Amino acid sequence: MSHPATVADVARAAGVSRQTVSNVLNRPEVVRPSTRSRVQAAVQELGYRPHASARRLRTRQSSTLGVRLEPVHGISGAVLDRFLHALVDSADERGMRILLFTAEDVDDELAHIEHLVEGSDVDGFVLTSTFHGDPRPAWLGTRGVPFVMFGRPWGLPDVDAAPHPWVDVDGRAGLHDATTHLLALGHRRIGFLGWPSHSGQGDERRRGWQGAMPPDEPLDALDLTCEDDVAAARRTVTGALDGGARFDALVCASDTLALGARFALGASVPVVGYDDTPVAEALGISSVEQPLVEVASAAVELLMGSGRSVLPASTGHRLLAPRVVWRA
Amino acid sequence: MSHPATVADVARAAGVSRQTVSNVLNRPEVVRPSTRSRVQAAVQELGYRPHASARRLRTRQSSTLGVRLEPVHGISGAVLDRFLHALVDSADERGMRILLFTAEDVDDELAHIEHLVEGSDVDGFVLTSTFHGDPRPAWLGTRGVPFVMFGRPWGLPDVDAAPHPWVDVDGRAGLHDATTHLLALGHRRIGFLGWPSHSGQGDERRRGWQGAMPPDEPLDALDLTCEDDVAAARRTVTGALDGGARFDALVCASDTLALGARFALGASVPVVGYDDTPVAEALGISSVEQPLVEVASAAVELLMGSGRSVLPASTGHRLLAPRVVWRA
DNA sequence: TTGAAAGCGATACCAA
DNA sequence: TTGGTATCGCTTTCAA
Repeated sequence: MSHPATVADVARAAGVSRQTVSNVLNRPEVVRPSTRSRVQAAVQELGYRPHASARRLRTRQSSTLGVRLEPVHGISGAVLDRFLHALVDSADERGMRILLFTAEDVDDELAHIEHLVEGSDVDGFVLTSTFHGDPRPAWLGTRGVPFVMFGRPWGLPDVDAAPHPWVDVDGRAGLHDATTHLLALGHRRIGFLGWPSHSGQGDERRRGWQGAMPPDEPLDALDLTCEDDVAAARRTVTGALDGGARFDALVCASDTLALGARFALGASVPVVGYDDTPVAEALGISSVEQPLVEVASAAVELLMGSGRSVLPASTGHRLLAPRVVWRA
Repeated sequence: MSHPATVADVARAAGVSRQTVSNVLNRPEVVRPSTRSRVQAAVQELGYRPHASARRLRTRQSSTLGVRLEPVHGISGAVLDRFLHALVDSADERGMRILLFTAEDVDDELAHIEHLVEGSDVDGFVLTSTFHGDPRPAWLGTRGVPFVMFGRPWGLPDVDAAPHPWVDVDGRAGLHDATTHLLALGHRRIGFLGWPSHSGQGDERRRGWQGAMPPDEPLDALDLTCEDDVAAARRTVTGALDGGARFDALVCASDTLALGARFALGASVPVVGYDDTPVAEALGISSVEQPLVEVASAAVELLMGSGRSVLPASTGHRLLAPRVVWRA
C-alpha cells in the first residue's frame, strides 16, 4: 500500500459520496442499512482509519486530556502510576487519549497548561495532588478550560459547593474502618502516626482514627507525628516506646510511616499503612487501598458526562470509600 | 477573547501575508529581520500559538511518540515511571509529545500500535520490556514504522547488528562494579542472588558478578536462585544459611531480591540490589542505579537524530553504564 | 523577500 | 437519505 486510505477512497470503493462515509462512521443510524453495510465492507477491505489530526481540525476537539506526570515521590509513587493506568483505560473507552507533560512546580505547570490550551492540544485536564491554596482551579476556571480534580478543594468553606468537579477518596473512612476492625479484634491502645503539617489529607486521616476510638480512651499519648520518612518514623515510634508509650496496634497516614513503625514495633504489633504500595504488599503490612480504577472512571465521567466530548462546565463530585487490605 | 488567534489574525495585525507569518515561525532566516520582528511582536501580542492539529494535518506528522504504560509490577514499577518522566522531558525538547496506551499482552499491544499508526496518531514508538522472541520489532520493521527499543534484542546472534535502534543499560557492568567494590572492601565470600528463568537481563547480571569474583573462589555455593519475590528471597537465603552457607556480602538481580536477602541476613551483611527503587532508598540498601535520563535522551536521539522529526530508519544503539549507589 | 493559491482529510450545512 | 460545497488552520509550491 502506497498511501493510507481516506474517506474519498472508501467512498469511491463503495460507490457513494464522501459524506455518506462520514455519516456511516459518526451517525450510522441516519444511513440506510444496505448502504451502511456496503460502506462498512469497503472500510474493512481498505483498512481505513480516520486521520486523527484531520478530524480534530474539523471538529475543533483534540479528544485528548492533559495530565501532569509528577516527579516520583518515594514509595507512594506507585499510586499515581496506578491511577494513570486506570485513567488511560477509562479515557480510551470514551475515545479519549492521555497526553503527558511534566513541570517543575505549579507555576511551570500553569505555563505548560497554557501552552497546551492555546495550541488546542487538549480538551481538558485531570489535575492531581491538590493542596490548600492551589491556584490551578481559579486559573482554569477563569479561562473556561474544563478540568476535573483528583482531590478535594481543601481551602474551601464548603467542598460540596466547589465551582469545579472533583473526585476524592475518603481517607477518614479508611482510617475509621481500620481502627474499628482493630478494636473488634480486641486491641485497645491503638496509636496513630501522622504528618505534622496541616495537610487536608493528613488531618482527615487522623480524624478517622480519632472518631473510631472509644470516647473514654485518652488519645494524646497515642497520637504520634513525624515527617513522611521511614527513618524518621522509626525514630519517632522508638522514642515513644522509650518514653513509656505502649501500643497494641498502630494506624498510619502512609505506607512510608507504616514501614518505619514496623521496624520500631516488630511484626508482633499490627500496623496499618495507607495507599497499599508494593512495599506494603512485599512486607506483609496491612494498608488502606484507594479505589483508583473507580476514581479514574469517575473523573472521566465528571468531565464528559455520558457523551464522547468534554462538557464545557461541570461541578459534580464523588467521594469514594477506600478499603483496608488486611495482611497477616 | 472570543477566538484563539490564527495565522490570519497575526498576518493582519503585522500587515503581512499569512505565509510570511508561517515563514517567521518555521524558517526565520528567510525573512527580513525588520519584518520578522514585526511579526514576532504581533504573535506576542495576540498570544498566538499554532493549532497543533492543523499543523499535523498539513505536515503529515503527529509529533507524537507512543508509549505503552505497562501494568504496575511491584517494587520496580518506579523504574519505568522515572523513565517515562525522563522521556517526556527529552521528547519535549524536540517538540514531541508522549501518547500513552495500555495493553493486556503483546498481541493487544500490537493491536493498539496498529490502530495508532493507521490513524496517523503517532510518528513512532518507544518500546520497553523486550524479551526473547519479542514479535514487536519484526512487526514494526515490516510496516516501516519507526521505533526504538529500551532493552537489547536478546534473541539475536549479534545485538550490534540489530536491524533497529536500541538503548540499554549494561547490567553486567553494574554487578561487576558492585562486586569489585565489595572485594576492595575486604569481603571475600560475596554471593549472588538471581532469577531462575533464563532472561537476558538476569543472565547478564549474574555474569557481572561471576566475572568480578577471583578465579580461585568456588562460586557454586555462593550462587543463589529464586523468583522475584521478597518472601521467596528471604526463604532462599535463610535456607542457604541453614545449609551451612556463609556470606560476607550479597549482590542481587533486583531490589525485591535484595529486600528479602536483607531480612534474612540482617543489616550487618552488605546487600546490593538493582534499580535503586524508593524501597532501597528507604531501607538504606545499596543498589545499582540505571541512568534513565540518559537512556531517555539516547532513545529520542536514536529515533530523531539531531532533527525535529523521526527518522524513517535508524539502526544505532547505545549501551549505557549504570552506577552503584552505596548506602551505609 | 513577499504574496496568491492549492491542498492536507474530515465534517457541517444546505439543497436535492 | 444522499450528495455537493465550504471550511477548519496551517504549510508548501509557484509567481511576482
